[in-house]
Amino acid sequence: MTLYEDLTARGLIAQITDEENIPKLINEGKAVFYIGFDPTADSLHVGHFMALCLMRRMQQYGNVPIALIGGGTAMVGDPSGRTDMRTMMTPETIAYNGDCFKKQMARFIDFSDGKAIMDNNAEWLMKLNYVELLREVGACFSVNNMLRAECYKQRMERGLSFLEFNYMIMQSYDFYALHQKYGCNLQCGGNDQWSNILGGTELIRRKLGHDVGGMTITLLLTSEGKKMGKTQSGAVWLDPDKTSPYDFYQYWRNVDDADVVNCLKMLTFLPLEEIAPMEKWEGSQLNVAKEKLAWELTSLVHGEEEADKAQAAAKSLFVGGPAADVPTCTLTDDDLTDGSVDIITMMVKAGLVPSRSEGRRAVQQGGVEAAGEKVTDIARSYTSDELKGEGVLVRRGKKAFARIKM
RNA sequence: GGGGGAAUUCCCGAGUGGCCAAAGGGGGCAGACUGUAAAUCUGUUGUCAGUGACUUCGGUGGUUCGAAUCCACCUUCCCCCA
Repeated sequence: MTLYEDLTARGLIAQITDEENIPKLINEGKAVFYIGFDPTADSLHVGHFMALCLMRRMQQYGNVPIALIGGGTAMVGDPSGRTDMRTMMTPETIAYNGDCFKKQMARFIDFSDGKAIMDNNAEWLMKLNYVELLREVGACFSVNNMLRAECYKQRMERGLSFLEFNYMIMQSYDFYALHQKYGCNLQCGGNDQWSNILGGTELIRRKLGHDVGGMTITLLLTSEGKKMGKTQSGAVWLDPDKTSPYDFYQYWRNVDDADVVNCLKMLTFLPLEEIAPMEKWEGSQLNVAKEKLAWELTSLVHGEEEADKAQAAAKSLFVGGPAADVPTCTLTDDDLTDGSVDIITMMVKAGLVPSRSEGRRAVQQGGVEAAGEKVTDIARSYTSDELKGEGVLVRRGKKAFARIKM
């Protein structure tokens, strides 16, 4: 199976600019392709994950990935898929975030011996001179065409600032710059990047007469049409300090039935033959697929050891079994009143509930369990003796756990 | 530059002097049912304390016994005209 066939079979490819040449190019490992990552936060998240995987898949076939940190583009903010303007970020934050990205990427992509390249578009974008740019690049863009671009559609109703309108030009310029600097001949990105990518291929054609390609990845959506990797409390991060391996594991363990197979195909490196039989699974059998998915992804992001730990913790909590790694909260004497702590204080300290009121509610509604017993009294207290050693395992609802000890 | 409109709790959106911690919906959380899924039903959803107190309706002042509601100024956003 060729690389292109594999990518297609996994449902990863959304659009490509050239149906004939691009498959050939990447199958032969001759692509020098780039994907841009704007450092808008101090960690990559699940939304970036597919792009990282794509880079890895492509690299395995000898193609050279360029990870472009958008230090310059982040100064402007991509309006694609946005209904409101991004908050402007300070250059310091952007630089810091960029460094964080770099460290995380090295886990997925092999940067040794020139097998991959990392660059930052601040290098060239920040030096641009306005009038020069207008004459050199601005002349190649038609405002009429730009306004027709899908990525601006939504914003045409809500309002779009000139600042953001220029994002497409900056991204196009990146492609142009990378093409000249590294011979970059392909740009990849999420499907929402399609118009920005076309801007680049068009610019290069006009300026240099060279043909370069673009390829977009299917956006991973849940069966309900939401972006995968978003939860109520925000994004699912790849940084273990922002989303613990356990929570990361749980996120995937809990995906909707309808999404499991898709996720396995698009996100994991499991061979398709292994995934194929799972398409026919249904009912509780899918739980096996979910476990597989969760383990595979956790191991990709955090390593096998962490994946094993997360899985063991999940199994012991949900299925029963030996007590394993759960988030632990250690109390000190200061947390005690008269030698004991009440259940609500314990939950707040462990971060199981955001406020005492919610803690009280959780207990009153019968959603709290401590040391295997349902807690019904909001005044229930635990003495320091009870908390010594193994401590007390507190459970709020079905899925939130913490071990509390002294 | 001229004219008009808006800003409400996580989101959308009612509320136009006391009965407002603020309708309704969404979302979240919990319970029941289950498969750590979905759907459904029930409860709950500012904080701290159990008859209560405190903070909240873009910001700052003011009117009033009393303001999310009235007045002034400011900030931000949208729409129309140029």
